[in-house]
Amino acid sequence: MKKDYSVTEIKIKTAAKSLFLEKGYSATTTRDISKESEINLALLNYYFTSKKKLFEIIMLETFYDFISKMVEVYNDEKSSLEEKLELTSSKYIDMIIAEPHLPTFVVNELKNNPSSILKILKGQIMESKLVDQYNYGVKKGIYKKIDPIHFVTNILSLIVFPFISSPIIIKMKKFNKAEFNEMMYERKKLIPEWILKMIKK
Amino acid sequence: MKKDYSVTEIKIKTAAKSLFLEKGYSATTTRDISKESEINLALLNYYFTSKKKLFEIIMLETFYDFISKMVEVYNDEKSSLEEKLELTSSKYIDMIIAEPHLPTFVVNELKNNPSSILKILKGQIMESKLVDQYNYGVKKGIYKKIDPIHFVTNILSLIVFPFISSPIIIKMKKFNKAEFNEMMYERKKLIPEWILKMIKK
DNA sequence: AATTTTTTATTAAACATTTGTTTAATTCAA
DNA sequence: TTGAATTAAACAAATGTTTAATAAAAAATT
Repeated sequence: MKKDYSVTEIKIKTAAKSLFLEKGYSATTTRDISKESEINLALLNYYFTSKKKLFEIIMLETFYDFISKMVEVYNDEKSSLEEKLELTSSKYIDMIIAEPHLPTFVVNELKNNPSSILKILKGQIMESKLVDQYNYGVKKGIYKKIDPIHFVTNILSLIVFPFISSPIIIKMKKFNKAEFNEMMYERKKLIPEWILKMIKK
Repeated sequence: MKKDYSVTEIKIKTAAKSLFLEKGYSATTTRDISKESEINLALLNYYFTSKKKLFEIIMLETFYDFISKMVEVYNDEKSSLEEKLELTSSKYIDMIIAEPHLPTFVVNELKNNPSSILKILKGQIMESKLVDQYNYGVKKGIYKKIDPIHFVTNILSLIVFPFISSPIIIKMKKFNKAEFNEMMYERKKLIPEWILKMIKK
């Protein structure tokens, strides 16, 4: 189903993604994109019709990647709930360290774009193996009986929010970027422990 | 130290704040603001020199409010750590329900505006009574010895992030806005409990 | 108190850039 | 030789800001 992109199209998309992620949709101009990708301005419209269309394509792919990374782990058949927490925490933190603008971008442009993009979500998380395992723990009486939406939300909150608020954290602790990343590496271990404590009776 | 604003200035600021919060800096035009506030376009520059200056004023005030609400509770002399957690959770959730665009706005525009605005933070949180109480608990051996930055970060994460990711939550659970708010009301009680479990040995 | 002068506030119009997009010509590849 | 890819230039609309004229309010003068 995936379209075959030409070299030029890839150059445009790569540059556009980088700029959209950094500055958002409105603050990024088509001339910015043409300069960054070293292509002629007219080629943007030639290949992608409009800035808006180009943005939608990028938004969709980015959001899809963002969710897939999660869903993969959440639906793994072999691993325990504990292992899933560890894997999610670790993979997600690595992913965002590699692309720090990702969460703000997703979160930001999401609220302007509600319907089309969110189609991707369709039950993939709330009906995942991880949530099953959580519910099973509730049934067995080892986890407190609370709507699993809190469980899922808390995992993402503890992983993602620190990145979003990194300017505040960096300022409060007089961190540099490397020290901030170290803090996030620490959290790889801590978050699964915290989550388990939160759900246990 | 606070400037005395005229009726017109207040009208401009109110409209501008509402629009900046909703759409961000770049997507808000001076003509949007003049229309929303029902003032002549030229008055924006007459009173506030430029769109950028107006934005900075609003950003500063908004961020200050956002932090103050937290710091007030954090530095209360009489309350225990547990009570501070309950109060913060409750007050913050109410505040954001009343102004849902606030977190995304703060978080978003912060990364473009690092230095000037973040001056407000200066040690107010990391040297608060709450952090003292946390450190005291560590010393007494009832809390695990972990950098308090995690403690502070986790509180904010569990409170604020669900709002930021509300489109995702609403989609996953097929919530309407009221149901989402109910979920957040539930969290008022849950978050302090969770945080305590996380820090206890 | 009434009138004049000065200052401040408001307005419509204009200005210079910027921005997204299109056109028409040219180059390149099949 | 035909169709696709690329280019420079142009276009129209939008945008932040300024100007110059007018209205309203405040201060000074008679």
